Amino acid sequence: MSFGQTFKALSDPARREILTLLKTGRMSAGEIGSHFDMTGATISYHLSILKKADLVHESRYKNYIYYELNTSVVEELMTWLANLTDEKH
Amino acid sequence: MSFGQTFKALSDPARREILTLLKTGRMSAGEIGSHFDMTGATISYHLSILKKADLVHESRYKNYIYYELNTSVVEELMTWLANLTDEKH
DNA sequence: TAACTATTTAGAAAATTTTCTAAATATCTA
DNA sequence: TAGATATTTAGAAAATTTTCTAAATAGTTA
Repeated sequence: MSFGQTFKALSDPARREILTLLKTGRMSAGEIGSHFDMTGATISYHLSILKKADLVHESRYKNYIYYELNTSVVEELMTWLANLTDEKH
Repeated sequence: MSFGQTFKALSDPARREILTLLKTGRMSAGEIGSHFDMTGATISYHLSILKKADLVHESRYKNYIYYELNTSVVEELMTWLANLTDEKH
């Protein structure tokens, strides 16, 4: 995991919205896509960026792929940011 | 201030390093630049991105421009991230 | 005032990102 | 097995980002 990759993933509004959707639990790619005015291919692209950044995990059931928020990376990010504010002197 | 702009600012390694340098206090553009293998123009570009994201403030003294970390935006970011992890159910 | 130092701005090239359409893959169900 | 549904992959166009060189701006000092 790299901070650059993670921050870049978070820099896109659609991707932040996807993460917000996933706060309430896991959701299939299609369900996620239905919240946006974008093609499924584009949603798939955004999901791949979030996946590479390890911000989401996927699991398969029937012919659906479910995505779920991975909070541990979010916590690492918070730690990095906190370190920035804490050690000022 | 927009989260997109702020996360984008943080997605570049040079810009994250600049912020890390500024943890110890304010620093002139030239001093910042001396830590990198980039032209002054490029450093100036990165500083402008950080400034637009409100992650740094500038102040002038003689013919130097000093940059200083603005921690309040960092805290807003942490709040946004915390909200992502907290409300999962 | 003239030359000097610090920094930014302008313009352009190269690289990366975002989006689409069309095609491919994979799984399910009748 | 055949057709239907869900999702991804490939390839290409448009937009954005990063970097450089050269020129401009602004304040300093001799």
